Amino acid sequence: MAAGQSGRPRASSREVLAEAACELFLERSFEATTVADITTRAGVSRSSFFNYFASKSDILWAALDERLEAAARSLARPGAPVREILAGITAGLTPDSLALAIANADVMGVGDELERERAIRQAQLARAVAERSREGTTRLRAEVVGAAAAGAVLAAVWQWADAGAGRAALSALVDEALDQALGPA
Amino acid sequence: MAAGQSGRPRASSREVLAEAACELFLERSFEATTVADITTRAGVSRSSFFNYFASKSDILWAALDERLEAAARSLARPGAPVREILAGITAGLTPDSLALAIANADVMGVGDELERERAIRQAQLARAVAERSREGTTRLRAEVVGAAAAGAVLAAVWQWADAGAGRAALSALVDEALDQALGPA
DNA sequence: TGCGAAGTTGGACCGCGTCCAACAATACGC
DNA sequence: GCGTATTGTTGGACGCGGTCCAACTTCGCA
Repeated sequence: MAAGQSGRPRASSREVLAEAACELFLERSFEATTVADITTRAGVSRSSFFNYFASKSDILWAALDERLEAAARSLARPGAPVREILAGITAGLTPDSLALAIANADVMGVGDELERERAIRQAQLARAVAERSREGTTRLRAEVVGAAAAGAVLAAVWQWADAGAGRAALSALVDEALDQALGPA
Repeated sequence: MAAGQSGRPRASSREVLAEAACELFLERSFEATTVADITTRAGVSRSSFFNYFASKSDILWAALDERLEAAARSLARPGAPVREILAGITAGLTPDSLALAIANADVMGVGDELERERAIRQAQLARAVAERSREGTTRLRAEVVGAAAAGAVLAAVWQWADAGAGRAALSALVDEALDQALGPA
């Protein structure tokens, strides 16, 4: 066993699939592109797709999801520094398929899709923050704080991506948004 | 034409379908219940279902959705009193299939489903609030306020429903939540 | 050479949601 | 009473996302 990998090597990768997918999303649109279309272009079978992504929309979200899950795990630790962790989510975030989709939402016809999926992520993050913030206050107030904080992070990402995903601005945006959500600290 | 209704009378109603659906959700679970199951019990064909609800999960949300849409329309009017409208969403809200589902989320196996659908509604409301709040501040700050306010409303509804949907408590919960979100006013 | 582990593939399957043409039941004018 | 427009129902076909699985392939290692 050891640490190395045994068995048949992968025939593709998330990157290859995501690239093929984004091309198609731009040519046609998100919903006019089927999973089969994507795998055909990437040279893999449809069945294999789900070895790489859990769903079609995960193509766009995979990268950010990893960070969000890591943040949720961090937030679960007692005494976790909420604001630091939230700011850390986007630290060093690089333009990826999500940023591309946000910036080209109209062409990709992916506006509603993004809104829905964003809402889900935002809610998960809000939950994690609320769970941690529930110490000095009501559950209700904690949930409001969570919603505000999660909304801040996602709104900052959106604005950053919408403006072309320039490297510098993001952390400043996040800071401004978190100031509004949690109060300057 | 006139005002009266012509044509074939409806063979069912949202209420009948929702009742049949909720029974099944409690017996089996949400996802183990197919649309066909519901319509069979209600004595209608599967095709007809979508004349009453846009989707399976809309069974739970139809009532609140009407209020949320009304609120969104009100918020779109210039100079709309944000806090009043938000408080109005839940004014006189009566226990319905949604409240039932929230209270029996475990039995119905509907936890994830509710979380997702709630997130979507919350985001829509947040957007509407943000649009209105975008007058004295940044777009970013407005979005954070929107997220907080929408989170407040939904959190209050959740807590109310989770506690059994007693009539009295809801407006107090909404007030407390909105105080936290918008500051006492 | 043989074995186990990891990956791929095609195909079957299910459920949601859409669409449509045929049919059924009502109101209304005549 | 009889057409007719209107509204609704029904069955069936369809497409797509997602799940599942058994057969097969490619690797590392002994």
